[in-house]
Amino acid sequence: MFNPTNKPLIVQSDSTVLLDVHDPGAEEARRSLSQFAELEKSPEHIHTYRITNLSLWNAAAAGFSPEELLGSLQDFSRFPLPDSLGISMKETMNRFGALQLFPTSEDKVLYLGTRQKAIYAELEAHPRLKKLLIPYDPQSARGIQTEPAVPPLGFLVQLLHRGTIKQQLINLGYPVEDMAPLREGSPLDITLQDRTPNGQPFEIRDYQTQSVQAFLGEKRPGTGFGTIVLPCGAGKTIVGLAAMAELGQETLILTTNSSAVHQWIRELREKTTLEEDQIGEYTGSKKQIRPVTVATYQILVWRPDKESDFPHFDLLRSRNWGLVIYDEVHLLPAPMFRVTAELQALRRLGLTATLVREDGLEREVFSLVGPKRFDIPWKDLEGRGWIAQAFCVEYRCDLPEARKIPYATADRRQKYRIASENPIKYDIAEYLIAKHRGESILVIGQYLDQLRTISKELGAPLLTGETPQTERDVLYSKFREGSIKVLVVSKVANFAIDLPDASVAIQISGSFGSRQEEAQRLGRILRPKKQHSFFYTIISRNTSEEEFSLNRQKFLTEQGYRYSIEIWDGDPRTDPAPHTRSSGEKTEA
DNA sequence: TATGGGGAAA
DNA sequence: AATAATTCCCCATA
Repeated sequence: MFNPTNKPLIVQSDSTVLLDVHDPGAEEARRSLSQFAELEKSPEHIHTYRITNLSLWNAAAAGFSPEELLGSLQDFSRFPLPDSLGISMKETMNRFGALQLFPTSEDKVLYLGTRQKAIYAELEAHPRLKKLLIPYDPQSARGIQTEPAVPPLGFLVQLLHRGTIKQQLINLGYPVEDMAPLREGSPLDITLQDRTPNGQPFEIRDYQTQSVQAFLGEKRPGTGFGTIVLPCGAGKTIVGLAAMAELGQETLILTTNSSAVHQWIRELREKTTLEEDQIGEYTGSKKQIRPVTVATYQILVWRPDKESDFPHFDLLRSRNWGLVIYDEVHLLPAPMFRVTAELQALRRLGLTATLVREDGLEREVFSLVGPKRFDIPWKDLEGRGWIAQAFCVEYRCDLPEARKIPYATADRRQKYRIASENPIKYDIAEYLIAKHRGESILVIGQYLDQLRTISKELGAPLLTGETPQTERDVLYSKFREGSIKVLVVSKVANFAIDLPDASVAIQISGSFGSRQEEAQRLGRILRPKKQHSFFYTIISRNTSEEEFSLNRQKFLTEQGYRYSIEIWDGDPRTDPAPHTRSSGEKTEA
């Protein structure tokens, strides 16, 4: 390492922070930075983070003070911090909680209070908001709480508008601190088992307990709703189960697809004292509504046509739920926001590996589900052996001469396809498979044609969306027991949580740079069985694939995965003088 | 009860 | 900004 300064950060006045990944203090700085900044770019040497309003509000909701954050920036910063940054960070963070919601003596009315005249005036003048806000007259009979005293300036708000108002205010730049009480649901007797059915002792991990405590907050005002952020494989389901057990109320669990529904039901049966008839499945094929019900988002947002209502929204009101769990809350479909806005009196627990949404609706999640209550650095979990240490390597290879002309003359979308289907990728895949002989390997791709070809070349079975469930089960079990070592899979790998463990994944093509997809694939595939896992991405050099690969990697680096870039100059096993250039950290074990 | 097709979504 | 593939829902058939 050159220039060891232990000052890995360069903090700039435009709210970006550059991280020198080669600095010995880089890991520690990253850990601190990720609590209040978002990763934007992550090429080999310098990573760019951005301090956003939302990242600061999450930090504020978690109890960080601006002074603390500035202090840690200062500690790692190579140059003095820009004054303007400190001022704007303080200003932004102080806006969280500048407006607070409280109960009143009336059942259906809340009090939105502030200590700041300017904010009061701004809301009073706001064309859309003022319709929802009733100026509070201290002479009126309507009682606001005096113990502890609420801020003197404020409005009355219909309970009905609780969500809408929070949504609109966050867009104005005022994330509301919601101190109004939540509704208690019907009681439910549920305890975690201390052994799994096959006699294994089952213990909840400390960070899972901490997550639950941070979420429930001993039922203090302003707690009982929010999001827990844990890496894939860290046991988010257990957090959900533990929250249910701690709370002891009827619960509705919402997930992304039907295999996730089945997974939750399996876990509920295995790890809690609930009886089978207390657990319901509400999906396309079954419509059970029971004290604990697991449903897909899709069934809730389904409607016969664009004009109709959502016929399954009734599920949300059909029982007196004490808790709604939003699994993979970063994938919450947009129409669910509307209904979530109406459910502000329910306890809401979001579970996710990332707060980033591809559609940029992070603020909706913040205002309607709730702020981040807990996360744990990926590094900590890795260090304690809860999740595998994963290495990401990107291989870059040239297009074959014969395809360079077709590439140059193709239109934009064909370019990407030609780059993706570069046949040299097959050589690299073969090389990597040989290198990891004996391990369970997944080859993942985007195009069925390409996958069929490589499946034939490698003599490895192919699994796609068309593969019927019975055939999948056969492939899964063979892969699990090891009689199949290499499995070629399409996008099914993104969703199939029943896919068995693998320790090596080779991605030969991917979709348009979705960060989530990348993380999902990696997280789902690389379970903590082994100490080390490898995730290879193969892309064509000097093609449009390079742009997308950058975006994809953002997320991985943010999560703390390290990756390196290898240039492919032919198979190093047969090439007498391989000059493979490598950058980033070495990954060879 | 299973299977296949159409439409929508992210 | 965009592709292709997948999955989910419901409904119609047998």
